[in-house]
Amino acid sequence: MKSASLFSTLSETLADVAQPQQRVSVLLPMPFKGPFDYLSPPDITLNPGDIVLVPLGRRQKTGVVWETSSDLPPDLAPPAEQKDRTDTSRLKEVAELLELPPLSADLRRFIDWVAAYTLTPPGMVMAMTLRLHMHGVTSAGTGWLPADTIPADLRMTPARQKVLDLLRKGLPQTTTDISAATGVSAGVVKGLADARALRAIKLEPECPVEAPDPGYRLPVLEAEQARATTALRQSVEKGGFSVTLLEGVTGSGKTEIYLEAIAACIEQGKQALILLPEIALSAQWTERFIRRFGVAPAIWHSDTGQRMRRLTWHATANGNASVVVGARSALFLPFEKLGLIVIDEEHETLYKQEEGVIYNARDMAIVRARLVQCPTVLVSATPSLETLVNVQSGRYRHLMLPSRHGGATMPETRIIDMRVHPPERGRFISPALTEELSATLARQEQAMLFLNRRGYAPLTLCRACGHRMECPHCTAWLVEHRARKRLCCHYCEYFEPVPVTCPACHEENTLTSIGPGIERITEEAHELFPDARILVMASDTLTSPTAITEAVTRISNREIDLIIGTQVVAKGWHFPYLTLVGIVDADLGLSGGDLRAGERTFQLLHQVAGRAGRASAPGRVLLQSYTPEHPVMSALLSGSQDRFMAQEAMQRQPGFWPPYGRLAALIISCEDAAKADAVANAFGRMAPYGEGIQVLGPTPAPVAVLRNRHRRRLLLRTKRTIALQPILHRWLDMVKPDRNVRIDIDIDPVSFL
DNA sequence: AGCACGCCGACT
DNA sequence: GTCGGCGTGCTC
Repeated sequence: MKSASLFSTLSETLADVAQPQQRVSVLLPMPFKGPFDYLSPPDITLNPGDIVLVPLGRRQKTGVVWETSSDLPPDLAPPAEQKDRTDTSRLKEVAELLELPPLSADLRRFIDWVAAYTLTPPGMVMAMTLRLHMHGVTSAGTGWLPADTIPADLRMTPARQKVLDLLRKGLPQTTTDISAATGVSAGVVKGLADARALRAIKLEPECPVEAPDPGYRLPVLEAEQARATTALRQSVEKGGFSVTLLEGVTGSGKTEIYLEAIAACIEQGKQALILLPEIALSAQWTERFIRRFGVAPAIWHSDTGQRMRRLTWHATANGNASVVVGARSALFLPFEKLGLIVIDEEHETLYKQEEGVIYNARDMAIVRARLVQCPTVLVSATPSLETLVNVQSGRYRHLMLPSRHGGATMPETRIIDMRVHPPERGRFISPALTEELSATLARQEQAMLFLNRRGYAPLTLCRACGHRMECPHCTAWLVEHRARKRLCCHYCEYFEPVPVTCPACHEENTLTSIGPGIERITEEAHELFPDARILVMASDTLTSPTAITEAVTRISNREIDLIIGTQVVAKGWHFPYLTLVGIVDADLGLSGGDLRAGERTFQLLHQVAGRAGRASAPGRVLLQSYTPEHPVMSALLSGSQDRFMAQEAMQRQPGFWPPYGRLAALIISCEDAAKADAVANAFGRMAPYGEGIQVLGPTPAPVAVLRNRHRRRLLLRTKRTIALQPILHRWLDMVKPDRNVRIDIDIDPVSFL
């Protein structure tokens, strides 16, 4: 038949011609605009997601085979660069296909999405997934067994004999195991393998965690809790993308409820990811998890050991780890079958990564959930305005837990007007607060003083000439840490001994400490209550998870009468005997012109207040304030969170501030102030304009010099309907600064420093 | 990001 | 004469 013969001729012709090598794009963990092109080795077919070793210059790098066309929304797509796709002559060949689980399509899309959204090179985002010692890693490691037929000409030595005897027991062992068990060196094993006396076995990577048992210990739920639980379980069982806000005051049992969503996820045979703002403080969380599921979850954070990190990575990739808890970077783990994401304390600003790839883990978690089509739960007692607006518009579902369970009541709140009832000169605890503290201690109950400032005093001043002690590298006062006899910069690592003479006027003993830090409050408390057993909780006194656990245990065992703390005390601790919380400076954090200053102060103080009266004894909260009429104070006083947030919303709406508009910060920094100014002004002149687009600045950053770099800021604000990224791409193309000027782009900034 | 190349200053 | 500073350019 004519067609058949034509076909056969054609196929023969094709076979005769040398097969052209497949061209593949490989994304490298480097700040390039996009993937580099390589040729695949003739004998290997490469697929998107495969992890490969490629030559780069004279080095080798691990990279991931990437598709050429990603399907990003047009708003986010970076301007396409022209590549000559026909000329393959200058391409190098992929060196090796690593035996690692490939990155899934949804993870690749997620990486592209985050890169495009944050205007970060995609390789740098991908690096967050691949940031492990991947060189020469065989996923599994190789185990050895004796070969079926030992070569007859094998030279037997005592060392070789020992190895073979060990392996004849039938258990495959890695080279490391063998040398540990027999004392022979790795060379002996290699020699045996080269002589074909050993057979290689691929070992599954060891699983670092046991399987949680969803039926291990079922919770006892009250009616409202049971309703919320059922709703969440249904979302998980149904699958598909959804976002639910689980809102409830501290002590209302939010954790118990989302643990049930996790149980449902495990029952579905899927994986759950739980994001916590700070994993170092998660010991109590882990305990609760163990009580519910019988075993510990897989934990992911930056300073877990290299080996554990790798095991957890693999367990995530092959689906063996069904629950992973982590800080924000856990979001980039290669989950095999993600079925649920929980974001605890969703309002926390710690979810914002401020260095390297600048992203908000809470927002990106929702993007990832949408791409894998799984439900997400946002959890908070004080949800962010962003989230509340999404609830109002119906994009997020809302589950509300109104009361404290177990009969505990909400604390009673009072404001001490410091203008009317000032403390004594040089003191910071007012008589009214002192009185409450002594009454509480007299009742053998626990009290807490909260001040969000480490050290002894935030400012050291010369009484003779007015000189202020400042950091030589930053625009910041040096904070006195009296215990360590140092003046420290809280923005960089700089410190110096507390000087005796003023460095400006050389007068002796004229330097005075101005304002309180937590150390100074502790000193004052010791004088006021000499018999009280005082414990200080601050990030610089509680440096290890063990120290934290110990502190919490001592408090629970009533070995402590008065807790004095910074931020860390605001975390979800359960202190059953704590009945009084005194907030030393409720106004701290309200100054500074930060968009979210009010919201954040409310969230923080509400959280601290929530530590009081968690068991049966009622709690009281006293706020020391010089601005008692401030909306934040009245909201804390009346507990009318909804009204306060509505007020916040009304303030932001007209100027289309977030969440009613979009915001991006451009931060220009350079060691040379003049250069920084020149570049900032150039951006100012080239500023985009148009309906619903506005640029503010350039202005010096509030911390104008940071680690010797002079910083200038511009703020781009658009209406919600206008995407920032295309505007930023065009804008950035208009100015070409030299290499020592750094430009950082912060999409959706939360910090304005 | 790394890493080489290259062009100028203070040492053997 | 060289060792070594870090400015510039390149990596498919």
